Amino acid sequence: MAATEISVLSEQFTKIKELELMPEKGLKEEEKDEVCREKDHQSPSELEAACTSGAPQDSVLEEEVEPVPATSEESEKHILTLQTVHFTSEAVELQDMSLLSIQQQDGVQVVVQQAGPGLLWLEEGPRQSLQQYVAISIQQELYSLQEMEMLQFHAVEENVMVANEDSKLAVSLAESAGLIKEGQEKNQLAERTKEPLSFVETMSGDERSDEIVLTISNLNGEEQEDQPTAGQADVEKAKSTKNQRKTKGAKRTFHCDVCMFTSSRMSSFNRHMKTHTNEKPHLCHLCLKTFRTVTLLRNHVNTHTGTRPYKCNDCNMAFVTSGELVRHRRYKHTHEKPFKCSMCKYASVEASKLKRHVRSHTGERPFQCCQCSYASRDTYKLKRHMRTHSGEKPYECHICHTRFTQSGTMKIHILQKHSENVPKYQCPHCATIIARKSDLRVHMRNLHAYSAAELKCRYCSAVFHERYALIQHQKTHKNEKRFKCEHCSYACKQERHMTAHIRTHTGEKPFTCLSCNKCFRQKQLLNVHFRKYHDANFIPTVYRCCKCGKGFSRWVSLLKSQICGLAELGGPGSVSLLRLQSGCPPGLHHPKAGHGPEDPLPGQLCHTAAGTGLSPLAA
DNA sequence: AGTACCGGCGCCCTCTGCTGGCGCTCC
DNA sequence: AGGAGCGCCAGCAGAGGGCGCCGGTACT
Repeated sequence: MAATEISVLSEQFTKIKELELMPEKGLKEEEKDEVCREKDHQSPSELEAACTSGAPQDSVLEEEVEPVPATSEESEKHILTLQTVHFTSEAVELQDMSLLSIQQQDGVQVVVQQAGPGLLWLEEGPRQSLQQYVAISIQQELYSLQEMEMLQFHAVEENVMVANEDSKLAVSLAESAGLIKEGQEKNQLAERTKEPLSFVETMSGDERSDEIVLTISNLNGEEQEDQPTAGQADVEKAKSTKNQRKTKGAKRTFHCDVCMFTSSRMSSFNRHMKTHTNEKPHLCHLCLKTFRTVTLLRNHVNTHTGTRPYKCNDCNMAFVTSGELVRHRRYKHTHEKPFKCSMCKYASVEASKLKRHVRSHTGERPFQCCQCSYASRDTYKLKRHMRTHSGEKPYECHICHTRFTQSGTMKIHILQKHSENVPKYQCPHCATIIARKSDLRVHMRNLHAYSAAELKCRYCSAVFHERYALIQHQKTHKNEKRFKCEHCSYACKQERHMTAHIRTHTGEKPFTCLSCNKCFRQKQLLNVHFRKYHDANFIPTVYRCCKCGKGFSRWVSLLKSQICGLAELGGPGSVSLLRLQSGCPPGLHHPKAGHGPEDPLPGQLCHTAAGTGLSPLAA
């Protein structure tokens, strides 16, 4: 009978369930240290070991065990319906497995029986609908069925030797479940397990009770969607048993060998491992792009269709998940900020933002640049900083094609260089207008900041504490004839002029001609003398009246002659373009204009000529 | 198994502010 | 002619906002 059943099992349940090594439901139960109850067991007499009727007491069971009626359909499918029970360590003496009696519940006696090497059954009497409580012991450890199946499966994957060991366990399990007979059936199952044919898996059953449906499946059956391929060797290695075996007394964790990911749940681990595979079985029918999971495919298809089911009522934004919508509403509409900084008034929508903010208080800089001493408080700043090493300038002005390292810099560039109505910043303390706010701040700092030290005027005794006030004051000294002669009424604006003037009183003539030993009060006079009398190449400038043609050696002489016009005949190049208001024709050049500290700049009113009615021409 | 919900992480963005080179003006 | 001063400008970093995506958990 059992031999027939196992055969049917292999055929049927291969199609029932795709490979999912450990369903979440099963692992949830596993975490509760549950013991599974077998349903529709034939009879204790058919089991390899003898049974003694009994039931656990309330003190043993955390959850009341409700007998699940066996249906004929389930019997035909050979579903082993397991029900979770919980027992304490006091209830089961695991160190002595030969035969243990467990406390009673509702008159049903449960026994713990060692069913072959390392295999332990918890079992109640046949009068209780043939239900059993099942646990498995390997090397004096207690395993739930879920753990057993996982251990077996991964042992099969890892190597033949372990597979053989675990196949025995699987055989024992099957035998103990009354599904196969000793002998030939055992060999059949062992062969399947070696190949790797058989494993035990769980399926969630009736949700009303805390059930697990045990099935037996065939790994070599149909092509299974999630079955590893040859190209996934690294991933399969990551699933190796050594990473996942339970350590005694500790909760098992699954470590990914490809990355740092760990998980205490196999379903999560399996889901994660899929992220390392190149397997993308889910095809988008619109663009033929493939995806790892159905969810990713669905999200992708939504980008084609624009499907974002969660729409914001206050704006036109929409999101894929409700959580994204809630977060969006907090940012944009409700401004609810649940995460508050204990050191300042900062509050944020997300915890990660608060975490980042706190680093500004602690000074923590976890992200170190590998090329310099810089370290940043978040990954983006480090990435942005790395552009200073690589020279990358990802932002390009679409008008002049200048490239920039940061988008903000480019934005300012476009605003200042290529935009009209550029905003300007008026200094609140003076009339200065500055293009950038930051530069206005520099201006304020340099010119309007209070100076504790006294700032003294260069020309008088005035004292200020602000540079701008000092500069404004010193400008009042401009054009002031501050230098007054002690010997006469002469006054001038520059000290060097006064020095030359004083020599007219003292008779001092410090500049001597090397050719004729004649002395001069000013160096400029000596130069004129030398050119005129000792330089053979010297050609004197002649100023000629454009109307009468009379020539003058000096510009002033021409003006003083009161003739009607100005003319330049030869001499060095001119700078300013001047015209007599009295009707001198255009084109007359003032040869010296623009030279000397008191001469006018090009296009400006010539001080000398202005007194005679000269006005500027268009520059 | 599928899905919703939630938290966390990462990425990209903007705004802001400081710095130093450059060119012009003034003296 | 040359130095000083100052606005202009690009480079760069600090701080924070906003959103996509992933993994864990609970529920159905």
